[in-house]
Amino acid sequence: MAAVTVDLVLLTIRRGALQVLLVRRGIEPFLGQWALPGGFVHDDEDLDVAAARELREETGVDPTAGHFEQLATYGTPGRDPRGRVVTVAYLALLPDLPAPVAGSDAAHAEWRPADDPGLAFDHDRILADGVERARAKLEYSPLATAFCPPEFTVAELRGVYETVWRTRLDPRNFHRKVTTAEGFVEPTGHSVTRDRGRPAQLFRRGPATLLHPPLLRP
Amino acid sequence: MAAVTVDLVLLTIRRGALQVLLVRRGIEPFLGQWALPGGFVHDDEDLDVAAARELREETGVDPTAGHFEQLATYGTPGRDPRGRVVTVAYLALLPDLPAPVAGSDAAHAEWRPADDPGLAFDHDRILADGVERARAKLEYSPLATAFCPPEFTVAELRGVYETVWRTRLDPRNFHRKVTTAEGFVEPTGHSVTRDRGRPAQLFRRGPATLLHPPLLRP
DNA sequence: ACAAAAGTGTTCCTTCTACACCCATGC
DNA sequence: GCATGGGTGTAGAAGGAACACTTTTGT
Repeated sequence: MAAVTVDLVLLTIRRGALQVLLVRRGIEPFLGQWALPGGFVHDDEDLDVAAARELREETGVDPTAGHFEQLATYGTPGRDPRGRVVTVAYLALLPDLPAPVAGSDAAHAEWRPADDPGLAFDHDRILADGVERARAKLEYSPLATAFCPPEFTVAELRGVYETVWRTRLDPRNFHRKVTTAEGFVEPTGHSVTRDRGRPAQLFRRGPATLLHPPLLRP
Repeated sequence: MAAVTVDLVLLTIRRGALQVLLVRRGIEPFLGQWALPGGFVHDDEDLDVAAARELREETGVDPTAGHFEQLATYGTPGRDPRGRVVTVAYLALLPDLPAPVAGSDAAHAEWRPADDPGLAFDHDRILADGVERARAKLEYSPLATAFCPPEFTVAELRGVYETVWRTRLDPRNFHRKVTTAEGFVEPTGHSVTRDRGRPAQLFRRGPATLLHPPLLRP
């Protein structure tokens, strides 16, 4: 027998950086350290449901806003000094939320850079696995749109790839690739001026779930 | 609190078909039905270690012979009528073993076609997830070699792809692709005549862990 | 000799890459 | 006007698909 928890790797892009939602621990062990949000799975509750509930409780976010999937399960004996705890980690990719941590349980939740180590428990490793999963998934799936608001420009979508992959992509080739890939994005017909320069068309997510051919990391 | 188990999706290729190792249940519930092998995680045991131990116990196989990874975790309330059981599923890709189920706990373990439904618990779904993971991984990793013995021919490796993907691949283009992809396979210098026809060179796995560019499903 | 499987060469076509160039706006 | 970002065209390189053809064995 073991306690079963869910931990959440909530990723978003804020101020041009990949960020993760962390909470500051208010009790021992690891008092005062940053940790992934999470909590116990209820007796009559499915794992996905528990993760979605925690997401709502910790962030006030609708889980359907972005993308949500099981990441992996961690159960090394001793990973929690209080006893045997097996945690099922979930990964969510979310748009930069207008009211990020509103009405939250954890009043001390905060978006932090995703590459800072020093988290409680084995959360450094869980976070690293989540970031790596996100990097890989952008190649074969249209999930980059999960980081964007419902309507977005091609430049904003390119910014997602550049931030997550830590590379620069050619704006011209990226535009062609994304707009010609079947079902990746759909034009809304509207356009908007973000900075200076020519107004950009707005797009929304398309129906595709896979990218054929993929968009490979340089 | 919940009971934590590991379940194993052990895949191999036998007689030209993708097969999975199943055990016939000797106790209720699901008495007499086929199920994935598995068992309880010990109190002081890591999840990976428990899975590797079950693999040895059920099959007598060295886990390093093929490939081994965590698949996903399943914890729907009621998936086991005896109580709350959360199971961490592992996926292994194994060569066709000379002595498949020797010295095994489960004397009734047997290789069965991987596409037959009717398993106990939610094992149909776990198996389907494992097969889909295997299909996807062959595209961008060199893991097809995990289904092969230490030395193998290009035709045997092609047979792995054809069986797992349920397609035909052009032998000539496949040969070129595999032998020129950096680190996928290495020539041993030996050759062997399998059927009729010109003898084939033997290869062993190369050091690569990713395929660049990938080998996409047709 | 013939069948069968292994392996090479070649041609065509799609996709990637790099970059020249035009477009539409704010200032 | 000019700077700035949005978007199109195009030439060359790289990789994939189709298939003719040669090599090396068993029978």
